[in-house]
Amino acid sequence: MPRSATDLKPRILAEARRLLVAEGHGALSTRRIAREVGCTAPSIYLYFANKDALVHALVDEGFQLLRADLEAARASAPGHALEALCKAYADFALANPEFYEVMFHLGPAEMARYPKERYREQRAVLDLIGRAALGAGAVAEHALRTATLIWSSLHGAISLHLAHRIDKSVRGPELLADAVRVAVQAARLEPTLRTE
Amino acid sequence: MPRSATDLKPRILAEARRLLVAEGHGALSTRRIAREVGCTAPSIYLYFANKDALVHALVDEGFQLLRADLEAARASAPGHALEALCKAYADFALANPEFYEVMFHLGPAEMARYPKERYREQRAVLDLIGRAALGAGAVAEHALRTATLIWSSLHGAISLHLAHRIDKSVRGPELLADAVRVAVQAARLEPTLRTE
Amino acid sequence: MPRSATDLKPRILAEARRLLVAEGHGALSTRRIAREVGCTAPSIYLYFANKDALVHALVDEGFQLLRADLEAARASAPGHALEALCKAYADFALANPEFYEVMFHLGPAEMARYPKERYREQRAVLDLIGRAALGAGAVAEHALRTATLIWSSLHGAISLHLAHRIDKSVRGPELLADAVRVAVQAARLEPTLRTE
Amino acid sequence: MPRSATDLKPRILAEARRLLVAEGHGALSTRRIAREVGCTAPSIYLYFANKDALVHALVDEGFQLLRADLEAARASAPGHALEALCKAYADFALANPEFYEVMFHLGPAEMARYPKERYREQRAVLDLIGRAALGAGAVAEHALRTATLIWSSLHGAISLHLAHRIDKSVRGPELLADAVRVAVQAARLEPTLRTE
DNA sequence: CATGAATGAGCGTTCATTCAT
DNA sequence: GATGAATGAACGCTCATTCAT
Repeated sequence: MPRSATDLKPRILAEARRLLVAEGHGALSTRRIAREVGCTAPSIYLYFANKDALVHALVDEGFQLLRADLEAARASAPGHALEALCKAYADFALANPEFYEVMFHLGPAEMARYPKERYREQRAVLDLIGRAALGAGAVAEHALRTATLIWSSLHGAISLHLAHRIDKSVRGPELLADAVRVAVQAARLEPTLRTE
Repeated sequence: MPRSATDLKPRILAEARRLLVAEGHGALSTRRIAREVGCTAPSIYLYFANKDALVHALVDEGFQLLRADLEAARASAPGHALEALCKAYADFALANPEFYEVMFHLGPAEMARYPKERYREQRAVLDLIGRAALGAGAVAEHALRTATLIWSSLHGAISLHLAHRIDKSVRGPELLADAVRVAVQAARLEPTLRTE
Repeated sequence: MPRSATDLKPRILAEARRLLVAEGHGALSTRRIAREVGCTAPSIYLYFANKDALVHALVDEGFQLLRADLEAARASAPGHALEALCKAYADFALANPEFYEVMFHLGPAEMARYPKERYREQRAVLDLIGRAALGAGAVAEHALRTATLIWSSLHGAISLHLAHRIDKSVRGPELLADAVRVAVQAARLEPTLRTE
Repeated sequence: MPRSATDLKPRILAEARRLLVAEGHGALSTRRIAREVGCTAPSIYLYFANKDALVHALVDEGFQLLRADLEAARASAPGHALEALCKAYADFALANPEFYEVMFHLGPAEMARYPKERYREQRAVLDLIGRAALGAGAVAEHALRTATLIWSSLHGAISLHLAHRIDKSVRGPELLADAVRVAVQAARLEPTLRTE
């Protein structure tokens, strides 16, 4: 664990995040990061086995932050766990677009094998939503499915927002709030929907 | 306006489309297109100012395809326009995942300046949804907002599906169907939601 | 087939040969060749698919030269075919150390897959020696084995000579002549040796 | 002079030797040695001026091993010293192919300045062969020359064998045995040959 | 005695692009 | 209208080596 005055590792990660959201996944190169951070490209390999490992570190970091936010939200709003969770999820995405991008937009091709950890973290987030959905009226047998639906509802609004695809006249935050509302309704309505 | 039988432009576009669909945005290179088309890389520059222009042409094509699908769907299901539209949208995304990716996932930096056309097409899609939502109970004043909400609901499920983020036990098509249902409900419930 | 005024291809090959013998296989790099030739590294890829292909081209060229020399030698000395062949082989090695090195010293690890052509050429050389050995008293059933023995005798002296391993007091050309003599004797003595 | 039980120098050499034998000269890197030994790369520089020095140490070791083998062989077969020597030489090469490679195939450029020691050892090997050749009928005045000829005969078969250049139908061990025989004959016949 | 941090040079290779012909 | 030749920039990565601590 290197601990020099300049402490490159976090700076590399930070720059990688910044590049990722500012210029897209295609602009994320070891040389670019190094140049921006002020070190040489090989120095990155002192802290990460390769570029994939760097990206994975970003993903892991993001999931830890997200889970912490979600758990804090659940704890702080015992009555409206689901709403609080959804709100926290959306807030996380807007506050950390870089993390969100790398966590949920990278396809499997860009994201070389390292799946176990990642899916476990992702699944933990989903389970959090699922448990909250039960408290909001969802049917236990469909908990995972309902949670996924809620998640995808939130993700849709966030994803379009982060890609700047939303019309100026529809304000982002409002859309997000709408999406949270739809997500929560989805949990409540889900039994009804199923019988249709 | 093609003149000779061997006019390269459409063949370049066709090959670019094929490569995009078959191997993704990352595999789109001028050299590969040229090789596959049977011309040389510089020839591409006779018809497209640069690679970005080629990609933009592809994106435009994608939007035209999507619009055509949506309009056909609307025409063929006069009673349930919104449902048909949502279904057609989801079908398009699943049938052309790489097209969808390049149309809706590329950030503004990746997608160099060329915004007018793209946003006009995107807006047309949105208006189609909006009009159908009116027929399904949405409030006229909020048509655009409601349409965006419906769109984002669809997009969320599609996006997660395309990024392989959905748990194996939740089957993709089912989630898509759920998302369509939620989207349609969103239009109907929107007045209610608003009053909450 | 590019045919510019500078005609890079042969110059690349020549420089590769030069580098190989002057500084060893480890110094043979595309960038080094390019620098020395006065072009850029990617230009090499206009003429060779990759570095391996370049090396293979060297090998092929070498075998063609060697075969031409051997066949000329055989034709010009009908009576003493074997001696003439051995002499020509040694002369080729001394005159083209770069070729000889890449043809017979590179191990299979350095020499990525492309074996068919190479082994066919090598075998042709061996067959030439074998046929000449028959004329010098070798037993037909052991032609290949005898040819290989003759070949290895020549190769040993050449290899040590090219690696500068021979004591100054033993003059290279003399050793080579001795080796040729031993090789020719090997053909004659081979039946005797076998009965031992 | 090793002092502590963990003295790195011999362990570095041992690992370097292991790597050389197991994966060849190209796989010898300071980092790999260090990783495998459990120290850091810079530690190697405490015991060796640079990588070349390490390789030279290895080469010296190889020559000592070879000499030990040859002397043991001579001692154990008083009657047929030359045959035993040749056999031992071939056995050493086949048992330590990568050692052999680095000892006898590296050109002078690859093998940076350090010639004195190396040539002395090499010469010692040659003298051993020379003395045995005398016992087998060689002429004293030509001892060195005859020894070199014997050596080159052995080396030729070994070199082709190590480079995988020998046809499958000619079995390696047989060729080696043939080469030994030719080498021994060379000593006996040498006076005759010379008069030709 | 040994390390952690960092470097400069280099590797093979691919890319979009230019330009004279 | 199209090409062959060539380029500059960049890519991920490995190397031997240095040096303050």
